[in-house]
Parts: sequence; C-alpha cells; structure tokens
Amino acid sequence: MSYRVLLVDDEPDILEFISYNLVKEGYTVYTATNGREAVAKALEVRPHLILLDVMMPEMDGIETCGEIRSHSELAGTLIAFLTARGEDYSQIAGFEAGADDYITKPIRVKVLVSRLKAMLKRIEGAQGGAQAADPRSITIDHERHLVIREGQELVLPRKEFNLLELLYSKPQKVFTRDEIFSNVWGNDVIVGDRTIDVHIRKLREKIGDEHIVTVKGVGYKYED
Amino acid sequence: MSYRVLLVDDEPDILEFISYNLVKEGYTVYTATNGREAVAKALEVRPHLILLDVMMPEMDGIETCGEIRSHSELAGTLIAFLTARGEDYSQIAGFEAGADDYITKPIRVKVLVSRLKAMLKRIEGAQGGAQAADPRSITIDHERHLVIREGQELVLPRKEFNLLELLYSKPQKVFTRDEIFSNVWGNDVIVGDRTIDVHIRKLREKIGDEHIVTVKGVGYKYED
DNA sequence: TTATTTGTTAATTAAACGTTAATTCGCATC
DNA sequence: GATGCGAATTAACGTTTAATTAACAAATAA
Repeated sequence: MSYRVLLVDDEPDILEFISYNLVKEGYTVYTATNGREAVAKALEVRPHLILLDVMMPEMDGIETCGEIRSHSELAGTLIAFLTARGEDYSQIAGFEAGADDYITKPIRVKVLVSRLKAMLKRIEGAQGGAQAADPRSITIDHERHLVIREGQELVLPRKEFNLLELLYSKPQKVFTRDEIFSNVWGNDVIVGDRTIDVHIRKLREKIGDEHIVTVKGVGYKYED
Repeated sequence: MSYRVLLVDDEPDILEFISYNLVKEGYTVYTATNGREAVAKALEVRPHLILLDVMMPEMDGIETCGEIRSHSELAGTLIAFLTARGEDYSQIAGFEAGADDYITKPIRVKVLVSRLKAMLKRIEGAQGGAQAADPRSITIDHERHLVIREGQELVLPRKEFNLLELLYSKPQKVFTRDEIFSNVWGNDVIVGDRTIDVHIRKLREKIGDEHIVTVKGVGYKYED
C-alpha cells in the first residue's frame, strides 16, 4: 500500500512540481489550494501526511494546521510545513501549532522525499498498522533459521542466510567486501570476487532489491 | 534556530521515547548509547545541552560528564543527569561533577521539557546567543559512508569521500598536494596534476564551495 | 606582463559491479 | 562407488559508475 500525501499550496506550479515528484516516488498524492479545501480533503482521504504551505491567502498554514489538529479523526496525521527560507518565525510557530516537520523552499526533491520518508517511518512503528504502516519489511528468525518477509517464511541457503544476517545486524552500516568475507567465509578461505556478487544477487531476488544497497568501491548495506 | 540536545542512554527504548518527544518539541536531537560515543558526538555536534543517564555500563554518567567538562571546546554546554528515583544522591555526586540539573525517572514529558526550557533560557541570556558554537555544517558518518549536509545525506564516491575525510580530519590545516596524494592515493600510485583539482571540484559541487579553500602554491584546506 | 598554478569541462580509460550460465563441491541416497 | 541434487563457486561477458587525462580558460604571484 502506498502512503497518501495531501499537498496544500495556493501556487498551482508548486503543487504540480511536488506532486509530480511524489507520485514518481510511489506516493498517492491529493491536492488542495487553500486551507478550507485542505481540511475537507483531509477528512475525506485521511492522508498519512499533509504537506502544508505556510503562506496562503485567507487561511494560512498555521491556521489550517490548527484546524486539522482539532479534528480527532485526523489524530496521528503527520503535518509538515513548507515555507520560504527566511520565514524563520514560522518554524517556532509551526511546531507550536503541531507540525511534525518543517521544509524550506526552494525545494530540493531529494531532501523533501527523504524527510517525508523519515517522518512516515515514525508512524510505521507508532500506529502499528492502524491506518498507515507497511509492515516491518523483513525479520530474521535465527532459531528457526528463517527469514520472514511480508508474513511469508523464506528458507535461505546457509551462505545467503549468513550474509543477510551480517548486513541485517547493522542496518545502514556499509560492510566492506573484506568484512563480508571474513565474517561469512572466514579469513582462510579464498574465493573469487564474483562470489559475493552472486550471493547478493540471490538475496536480492528473495528479499527484494530495495533492501540491499551497493556502495560502489566500498561495500554493501542493508536498508529497511 | 532550534536547540541541539544530545541524549545519552544505554536503553534504546528510553532513547527513542525521549527523542520522539523532544523532536516533537522542536529540538534537534542527537543520541549516543555510551559515554565514549557521547563525548565524540558532543565534539562533533556541539550540543547546547546534554541529557545524560547516570547508570550506564562501562563509562557511567559521572565519568562521562567529567570527560565532557575537560574539553574546553565544550565549555558552556549544559549537562543534565537522568536518574532513577531513589538512587543515592550522595553516590551520584552529579552536581559535584558539573551537572546543571538533575532529572528523575520515570520521566514525565512535560516536566522534562519545562526543565530543559528553563535551563536553555539561562544560556540564552548569559551568552547572548553566542553560546555553544555552531555544529559543523557538515558531518561525516564513516560507518554508513555518508556525508550529512543540512540534514541531507550525500553519497560520495570513494576517492571523493577519502579526500573529504582527510581535509575534514583537521579543519583549517592546509594539506599540500603531496600530503593529499600520499594519503588518498598512496605513495606508489602516480596520477596527473589535475586529478586532485577535479576531485576537489566535485567535492565543492556537493558539499558547497565555501568549505574547501585553495591556498595557492600550497594546497587545500577544509573550513566549516 | 608573463610564468605558474589552479579551475573547468568533456572525453577517455579504468574499475567495480551485475548477470547468466556453466562448473564444482558436499552430501545424501541408491 | 555411482548418481542426483541443491548450494556454492567460477567464468565470461555486459553494464555502470568512477577516476583520470587532456585541453584549454582563468586567476594569481612575481
């Protein structure tokens, strides 16, 4: 299931720009061009996250935020403010009003997306799947020597399992090839270069490409 | 600008709980799970305030506090102790060690936040905003092989990463081309003159021109 | 100015990694 | 001790990305 994001800005250009990029990232995007519309739409589509421009005619972002927060049906909805750099005061006011994050224009797509991801990750744990949340993507059952992915039990061959175990032991940490060799194969075994690649490939096939990231010239790491 | 708080506790759950709440309050939160990590992180991010669990394995809070106080760069950093109610005060000797406040678990979020606010208010007046130096505008995460700039994670190719690592290791020090060559390329590799320039250029592109300064006829240096 | 050093861009070369299929290994079974 | 079989490894080649060079522009110190 993809996350629903409600985008609120009075500038159609910005709306389109952000929308385009978020859709490309796999989000389901809804839009509104003013505060009232935003509240209505939020009640309708129950977005996981609302991206709210601070500066809007009539009902500004802060006010809209307050409005949204006053609806208990929307509790747990993340709100992030969009604002031009320099509107510093709004940061304070924004958090006060109940914002979860604060993003400055001009918008760098990558920054935006990574911030959204970080926010959404939070609710993943917090709400236990109530309305948002992808399930924790994979877990390892060491005892039964199983990998569980989307509720499904996978049996991995020994080397693949050990490799995954290692990477998974420290998500985000980049393991060099040497580290991988000495941990999975042992220091005295000499195997060719492609051996790791092939195992990585098989792992990716089974647990999903997105989880194992190559850092060229350095090594590999596991990501959720 | 939001205040930077460094949270130190060996319990991930507590770390997450407090962190979540402080972030919600608008603080920028950094974490560490032991004393050594805490000191390193403190030097890196220059927090306004450090929230330190007293009971930790290996290097306890008191010891960590002493360590921090011994770094003159961290003068003016506020330190608050976290401790379970009932722990023997005399044993703790927290204030002795240079603590600014003392907060007992179980933690009530509102209490915690108001105490932090009160403490931070003190430095606001006292140092007129010139308090704890700004953190480095970029940080290097060796483990994840990432450079973080304005909250944004950058992935650098190996040579660029190594080059930045070197310059960053001693900000302000001018590294000669020879030093750079022998450290980043090794003594036996021979590459052309422009190679460094090109890498410098790419680095500048990614982390911002202002950080890498040319000292003509001598070399390059990193500045914050 | 002029020589020297550095900056910039694009083109080239080199490394690292991905992929597939074929081969070898270890081990259980006949 | 032959055979079957999945796992592990190697081999060969393709692809991608990084590193280097080359050629020239710009800046700077003598």
